[in-house]
Amino acid sequence: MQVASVIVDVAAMQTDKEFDYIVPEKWEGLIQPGMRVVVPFGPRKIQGFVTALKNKSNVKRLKSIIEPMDLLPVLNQELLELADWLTETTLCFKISAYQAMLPAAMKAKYEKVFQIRETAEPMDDKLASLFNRNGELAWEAAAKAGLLNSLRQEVKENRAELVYKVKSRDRKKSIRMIGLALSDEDLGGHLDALPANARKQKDVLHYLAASGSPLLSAKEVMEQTDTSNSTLKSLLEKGFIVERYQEVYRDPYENRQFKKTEPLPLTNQQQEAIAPILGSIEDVRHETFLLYGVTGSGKTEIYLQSIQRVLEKGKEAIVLVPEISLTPQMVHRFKGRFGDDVAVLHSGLSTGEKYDEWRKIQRKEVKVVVGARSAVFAPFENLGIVIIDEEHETSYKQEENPRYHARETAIKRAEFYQCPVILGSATPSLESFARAQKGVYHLLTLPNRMNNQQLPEVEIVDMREELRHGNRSMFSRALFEKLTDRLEKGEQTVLFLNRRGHSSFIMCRDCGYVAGCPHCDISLTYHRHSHRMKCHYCGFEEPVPSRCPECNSDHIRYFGTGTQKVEDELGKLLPHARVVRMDVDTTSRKGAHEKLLQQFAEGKADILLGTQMIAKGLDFPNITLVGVLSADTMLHIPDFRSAEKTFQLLTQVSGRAGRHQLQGEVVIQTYTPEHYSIQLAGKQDYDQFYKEEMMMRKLGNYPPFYYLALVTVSHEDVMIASGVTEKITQYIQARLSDEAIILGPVASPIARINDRYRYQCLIKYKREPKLNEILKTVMEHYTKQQGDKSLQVAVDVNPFIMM
DNA sequence: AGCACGCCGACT
DNA sequence: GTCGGCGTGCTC
Repeated sequence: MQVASVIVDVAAMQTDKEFDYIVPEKWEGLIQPGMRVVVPFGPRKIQGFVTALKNKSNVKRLKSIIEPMDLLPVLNQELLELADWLTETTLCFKISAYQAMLPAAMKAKYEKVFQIRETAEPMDDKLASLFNRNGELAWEAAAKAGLLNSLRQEVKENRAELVYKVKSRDRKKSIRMIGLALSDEDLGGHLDALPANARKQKDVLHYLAASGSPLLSAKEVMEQTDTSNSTLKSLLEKGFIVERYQEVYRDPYENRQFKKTEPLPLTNQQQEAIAPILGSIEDVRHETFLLYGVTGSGKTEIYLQSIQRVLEKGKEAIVLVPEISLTPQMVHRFKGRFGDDVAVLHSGLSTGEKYDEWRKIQRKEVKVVVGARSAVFAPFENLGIVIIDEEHETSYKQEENPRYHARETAIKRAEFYQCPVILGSATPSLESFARAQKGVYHLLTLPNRMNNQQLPEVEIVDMREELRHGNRSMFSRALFEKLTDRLEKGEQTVLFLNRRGHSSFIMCRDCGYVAGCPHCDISLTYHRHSHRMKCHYCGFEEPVPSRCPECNSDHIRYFGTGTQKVEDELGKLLPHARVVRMDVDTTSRKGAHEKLLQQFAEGKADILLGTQMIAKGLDFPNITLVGVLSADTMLHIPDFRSAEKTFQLLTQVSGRAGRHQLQGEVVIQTYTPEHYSIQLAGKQDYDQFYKEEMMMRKLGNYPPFYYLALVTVSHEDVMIASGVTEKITQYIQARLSDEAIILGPVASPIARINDRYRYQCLIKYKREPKLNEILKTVMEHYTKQQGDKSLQVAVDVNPFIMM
């Protein structure tokens, strides 16, 4: 007897373990570890993942697997083991780890349906009429109609049954193909056999015969011969033609042409940088490289040529980019060099498109994957390199379970395959640069821009000074002057603003009342489209009050500056300027992002105005001015990384200017010009920033000097939330070494979300081998024993967001 | 997470 | 008497 260990699709602490099932004899040899199966679980039917096969079990009453959902494993042995590692390091459920590795289309959908029993005596007509043609009635529909009781009775009396269905959404797309069922010699005779008025049918047969190919798309044949499906149907019935369904991939880049590119000659500094990488590929040796190169120093060419070498070895490559729809130029470069060998995985694709790209990888039809964070799980089996571009980006950390970091995951996989990892950045994260300094990573440096272009000249403008001179506009005099100058010269400008919407919040000028969310401790954000205020955390929204709810004054004012407001302002000040605005609101539609960029690239706009998303990857020759409207918005958020993020962002945005022949200029507007992150971003001095920031981190006992773990407790009742956090803090404190620093319990920076109070405890530590075990115990204790449904305890190991 | 089972309050 | 509330415990 063969027994399969199965992880079931129930994300809960109590079910986060292997359940044993008998493998039915007919499927012995077929069912393998890494396959999805349908299993009975209590009264239901659910999806599960086979993790192992064995020949006996300690469980007395075993049930059998109902059916396999795959013909081949969807997770190979390496990925199964990687999931174990993910589970242990991020403290997530195993099922969550598996699901993170697979495209969303493979997540099971469940349906509960009442079915009429054919064999039994007919049920009441009125009730029976509610069932559909197939004799089915959805459980949910029945519940809505208040029929559950009568249906329960029907089930009891065997006139109906309740059926649990497991559906996979991994639909393949196929197209209908038709072809001649006859040989050429036979054709003549058969044509004669057709009645004289069957003109259309003859046309089709002639067309098929003339084409010479065994199968043609039915759609195409109908179009070309001007016939309809009924013609094909009669031919099929007569057996003159055959039809086949052929799987096709949904190709999001189908109609795009990619110009083939050849490897470019490398500069001396590029050659020096690439040599150790090629060495590591050659020796089949794992090593992590930190490729530190200023913007425009030619990192991408190094990626491309490293991949080239990997492909020559018959191996595969993964390239991670922050959020790929944001950098269509990047996709173009990879598709241009490696053509059809490239699959692309990013959030802009539909579920079906992602699934198809994933299958291309699984079926080994591609060798290179370019994608966002989750592409790190691409099911390659002969991985030769992993490249993480813009290594410092925080989007590489997933903020929901499993809370993994793509960088650590990539390194883990690369260790398994003994292949290199390249982390590329112009502004490496402090963690990575510190590791490079310690020799954990191999540091490679590209200090100069290609062709030795100058870095842009940066001017830092003190906005307080502007105010003192009576300038209350959002543009400093310097920026405005340069902006008009560019308009005259016909050169392009990028304006960067780190905030979306119109104004960030609404305040009464008389009493200082700020509109806040009634369910969360955060102010509401004003959206001009709808003229409403929205909460970005729980989705609450309400119209803008015309009078202050506190003091009844009508001096309601919008504070903060959003992209919409800047656009309006530009329209007033420079009515002739053509502005393209890019933010979440204008790019949410599919393909909108590329369209807007295209518009700008073709010179149909003078000014590109946008948020974060324009900071990366833009490379247009005509941009000679970059304006940062308010550099400090990020600086004041309560996060130990805020200075680092500010520096990185400013450096990145500045890098957009003057990448080609024309010299670039940057204007940074700020209310805190003396801050080191702004000063050093202005000088583009990463090395100095690294030194200063490392000092701050050392003083604050923050990474990279300490590791962090964050426990967040939430409950409807403040007292319970704080009380439980207090207990947890004590429990942890008692079990860690003296070296560990424990902060808490304190209220979270956002003390309430969705009417739940939030408390947290932050653990700073250097080496605590027992920590994960302790945290696991805490989670187990508070999910099981308390039984308080409202209590939530979440653990984030190496958190990036402290909220 | 679901779902059944089971044990108490208010009703046709 | 029964319907239905949700506390408790299990799912191979």
